[in-house]
Amino acid sequence: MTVRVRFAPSPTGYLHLGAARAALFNWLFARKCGGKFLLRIEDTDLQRSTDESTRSILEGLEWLGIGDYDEEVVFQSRNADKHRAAALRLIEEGKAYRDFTPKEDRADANVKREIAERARTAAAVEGVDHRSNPYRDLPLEESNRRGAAGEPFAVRLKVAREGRSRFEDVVYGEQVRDYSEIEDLVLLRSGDLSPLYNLSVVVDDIEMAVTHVIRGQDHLTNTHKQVLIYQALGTPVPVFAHLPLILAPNKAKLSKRKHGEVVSLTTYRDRGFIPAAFRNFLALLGWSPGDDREIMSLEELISRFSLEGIHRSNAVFNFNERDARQWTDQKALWMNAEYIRTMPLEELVPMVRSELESAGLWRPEYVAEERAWFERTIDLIRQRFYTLKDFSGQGRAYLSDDFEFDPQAVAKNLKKEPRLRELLPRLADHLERVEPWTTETVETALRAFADETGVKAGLLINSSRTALTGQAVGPSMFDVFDVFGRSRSVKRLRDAAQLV
RNA sequence: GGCGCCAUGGUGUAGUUGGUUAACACGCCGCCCUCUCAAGGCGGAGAGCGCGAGUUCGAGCCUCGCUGGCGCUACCA
Repeated sequence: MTVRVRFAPSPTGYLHLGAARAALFNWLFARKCGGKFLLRIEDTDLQRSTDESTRSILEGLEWLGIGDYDEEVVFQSRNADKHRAAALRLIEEGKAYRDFTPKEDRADANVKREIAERARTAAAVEGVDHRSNPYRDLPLEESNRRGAAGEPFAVRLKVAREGRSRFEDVVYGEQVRDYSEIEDLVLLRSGDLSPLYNLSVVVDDIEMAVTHVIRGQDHLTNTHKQVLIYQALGTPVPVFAHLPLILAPNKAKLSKRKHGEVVSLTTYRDRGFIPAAFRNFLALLGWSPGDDREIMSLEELISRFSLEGIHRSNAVFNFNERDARQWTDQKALWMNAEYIRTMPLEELVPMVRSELESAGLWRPEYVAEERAWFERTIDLIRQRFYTLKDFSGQGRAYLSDDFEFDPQAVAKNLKKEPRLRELLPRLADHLERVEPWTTETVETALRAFADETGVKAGLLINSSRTALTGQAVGPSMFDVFDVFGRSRSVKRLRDAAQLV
């Protein structure tokens, strides 16, 4: 039996981190087993579903490098007829029943509280079985007649009164739940008979021949309801593997409302993350290969992935909303920097290119006559960058004459020593005569000039750094000179004298 | 309220069938390197494994209780 897994997001917003991770795990498992990775858009909630969201989910998967799903995307809303037919069949078989109780509208926002209150009062009123329903045992003929007569009804699954539901979860082990804990869940809404989530999921998973359901732990207890539907439908249940949740630093579930853009996958794309780095980071949230390896290529991730390596406790996504430097998990940032500095340059360059293009810093020469220079420069500056944004930010002075001077750097490296006003132009004169222009020759020349004028080489070096790059930090200065070339170096040294 | 799940340094994790001073990574601190900042190298602080019992010669690993967190509980998905 070939493995078939699916990622089934509901298109009600951007792609959430947790969902992205679930997608990744499904994908890894499919690739690992030589199985199929399917995609199903659970758009049954027409009110909240949007095409834009669907697009952004697709984009997100594409960006993560796992957008190569193996079959046509399934849109759940288009299968509503099948879902409905399944439920109606269950009525005929006596496994579900029409509930003619008038529909009660509940305020969506306060359900949680309502549930608790309902449970409390039910417990107070002795002997109330919240599953008792006068229509549960209505004779089929009467049910059919009333239904045919146009009386509105919902369809509920008939859950056995006694016994317990059980299934084996690959991650969480055996799950047992008493039937008395499970209500006769609604399969079809009264009125339009539109299918509800649990029914749709099961019917679609059967239709798509899904063999392994890998999804968030928030579905764990509801899985019992789905198992019941599988059984009613007479279909074997798939293997379930639930994933631990990803929590915010305050241990609450990560949510858009409370935590904002950190939870959106597109944020990471927009803020200059390398897909491979973020994917790598995500893979390590709730899963471990069992040893100390952390940096893993896609191939390694695939070969080392296993459902057994998923663990049970929730993971905290660690970030600090009040500190811009910690806008997201530090380890994710570290990993991104690690990728930027160590990945093959030819893989990095295209990403840098699109960043520069959107910042208006790209020049076609960079892939033509200036290609060697461009790559050397990128290779030099990437060593201390964290995101792709740095190439257009901190890296700007390397690529454009239109850049800003960091006031603190100017204060520290230029203004602090008045003699620089005169030394910088003289250094420029000196360097102008260096031939050939290399890291070594410039260094020799600069140090000789320092000796001549009786100042420390460091003074000249640091002021040069600010003069050429506008910054106080950066690569080894002689590499910077080298990359800037003679005329640009000399010009910036002279220009900077005015800032002293 | 009920039911379920979880619990190793600040965070992510490792911890084989219970057996030496609980390991790795991020972060933090210090030193080295050095023209700055990183990177890199070296070292350090930080958990005695949520708490309490029990089993055992011996428990982070087993048992029970408690506490805490989270999830589910809807004619939402």
